[in-house]
Amino acid sequence: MKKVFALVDCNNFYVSCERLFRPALNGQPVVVLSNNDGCVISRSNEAKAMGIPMGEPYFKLRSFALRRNVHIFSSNYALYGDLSARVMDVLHRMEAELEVYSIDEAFLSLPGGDSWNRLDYGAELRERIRKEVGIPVSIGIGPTKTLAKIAARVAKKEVPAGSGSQGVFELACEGQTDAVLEQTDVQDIWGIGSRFTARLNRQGIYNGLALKKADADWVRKYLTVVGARVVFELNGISCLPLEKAPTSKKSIVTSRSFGQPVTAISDLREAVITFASRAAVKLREQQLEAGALHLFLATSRFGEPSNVYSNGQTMSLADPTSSTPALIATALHCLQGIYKSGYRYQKAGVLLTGLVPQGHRQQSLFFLETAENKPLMSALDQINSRWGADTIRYGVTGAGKSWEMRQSYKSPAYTTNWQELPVVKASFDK
DNA sequence: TCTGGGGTCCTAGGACCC
DNA sequence: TCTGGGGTCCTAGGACCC
Repeated sequence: MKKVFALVDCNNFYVSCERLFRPALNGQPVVVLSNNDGCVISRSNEAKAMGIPMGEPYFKLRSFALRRNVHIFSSNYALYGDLSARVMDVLHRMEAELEVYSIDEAFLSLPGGDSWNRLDYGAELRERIRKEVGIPVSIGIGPTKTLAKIAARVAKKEVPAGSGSQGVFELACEGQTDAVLEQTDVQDIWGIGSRFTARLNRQGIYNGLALKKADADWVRKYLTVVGARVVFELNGISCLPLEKAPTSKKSIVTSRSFGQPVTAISDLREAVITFASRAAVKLREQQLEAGALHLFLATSRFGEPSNVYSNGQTMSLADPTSSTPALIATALHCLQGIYKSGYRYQKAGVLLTGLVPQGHRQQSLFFLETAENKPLMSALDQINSRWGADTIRYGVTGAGKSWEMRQSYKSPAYTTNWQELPVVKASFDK
């Protein structure tokens, strides 16, 4: 039996997470900001209706938001990650063929054919997630992942009468698919970003139906195999399989914009040490070791021309490692190499590459096990996991934190931190 | 004053080898 | 003065995603 794809997509996910603990915000305009309270990354329908664009910098929005009573949140990834896991858990229990695609999306593989009603099944999934977790989702169904994505967009907006229940939509036949594709701008299709959109528009291709019928050789040449796959998928030929097993990471990044510009190398050192420590923890969580470390720093992209500098340096590690002190030392060495005084730095980060599974490495001739601090790292991780992140950390990460990011509107970690559990009276707040 | 962070894949071009 | 061709591997940069 031929399979079809379903995409389960959480509606306005971060906003929905915040509303779960502040039900009075239902029906109100709400937005969630990126790290550093930089720009808008999630909007309630009411905020969308007000014309607040995705990605809008918060400083441009502030006075409008105040005037129009838009509720603002800093992002709270502990909360979103936990609720995401609960949604995925419901899906896991309902459906074996599952790919967790992102924090708020999952693909399912469902039996095709006319013998059963996928719309009813989708409605049941939706209801289960609403009841057990409280997050609203939309579900799109189609013969390929790309078409399932497009179906989910339709489900999220408005389902044409008679072709799906609330929040669930299926692209079942060619005529219906073409009608929807004609109404879909190319930039709204999965895999078509701003550059590809510009190239397509120059060719007179503006909607999904035109892209579906585009000349294959032209697409292959100017949009690479990536674009060619999109065209196949629009034609109902599946090129993107369901990836059930999560693949092992190929790189790990820890980077931040600073809450305020940083000039002193001493402050940069603190930041870099913090990033390297955090990256080391992520590495050990994944049971990986890094073969190389890349440090980068940059001034603001929007600042005055006299303050433009960005640079990075990569160093390979003699032996792959996940040891915090080894990674800190390497990062600091890179910093020494690229730091230039006189600039106001806005961002820095540590990128780990050449990742290999723990213990599967090739050891160099001069490898010293004692340099690894294995038992120490494992003790540190256990204590921090039991008592909270940063219970124990390297003293050199500093206490001043002049560079720390802004988070002026952060909600409590309701579900992952006992200290931030709402007290009983708060749960009766209106 | 204030514009995110963390990923993947693809391609072109250089280094290097025989 | 003339100065191959084909293959692989690596990396930087571009493009995309959420």
